[in-house]
Amino acid sequence: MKLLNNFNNKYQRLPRSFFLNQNVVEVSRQLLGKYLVTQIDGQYSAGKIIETEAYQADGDKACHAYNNRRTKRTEVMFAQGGTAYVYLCYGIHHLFNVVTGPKEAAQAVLIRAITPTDNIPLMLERRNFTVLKPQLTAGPGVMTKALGINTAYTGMDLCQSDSKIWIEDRGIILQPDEITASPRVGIDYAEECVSWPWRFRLL
DNA sequence: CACGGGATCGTCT
DNA sequence: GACGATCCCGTGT
Repeated sequence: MKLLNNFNNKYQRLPRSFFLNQNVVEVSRQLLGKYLVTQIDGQYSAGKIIETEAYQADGDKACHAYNNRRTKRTEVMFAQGGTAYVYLCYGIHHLFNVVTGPKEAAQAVLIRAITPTDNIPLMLERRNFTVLKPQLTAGPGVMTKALGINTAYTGMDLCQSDSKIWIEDRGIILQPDEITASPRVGIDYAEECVSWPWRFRLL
């Protein structure tokens, strides 16, 4: 337990101010190279964020909370930045987002992929993999499975010092040419928003 | 390797 | 009652 606590303090958890930024596209880009960490059932696992997508209620038809649509599911998107928004997709996959911006500004970043770094054996077990392959954590649904995240964690505050999920800065500085922007995936229905380059990847 | 379809269920119409 | 901010496996080249 002492070791776990030391690990916990080794790096700086992203503070509330990071997530309160009004510009969700900017936060989406800034989250590349940060580390998504879970401590679920007392076991750590983590990876470096390499793919994100931005969504916002204001003018973005691909966003669940488009036009400030409030439902039981989307309500959490109106919480203050730093809150987890996890929902079920296609009846099978649990997708993890971080809410951004101030309270009542519904915006979120979908974390789509990580490079696994900490406790890879546990992640392999959760995915029923025997050997490490890139597909272990490449994709929003499989990434959450590897990290042990599910919809039960929606609404969790990632900035609280004892939360089971958080994002931390391990001091990586990225050059602009290490990041690519492209259209978001799987939102063909979103008309004029389809081609917006709100998907970011770390090369 | 590209493509096609089935899985599976909460959410909103 | 239809449809996803997806994944995986099967088929065919």
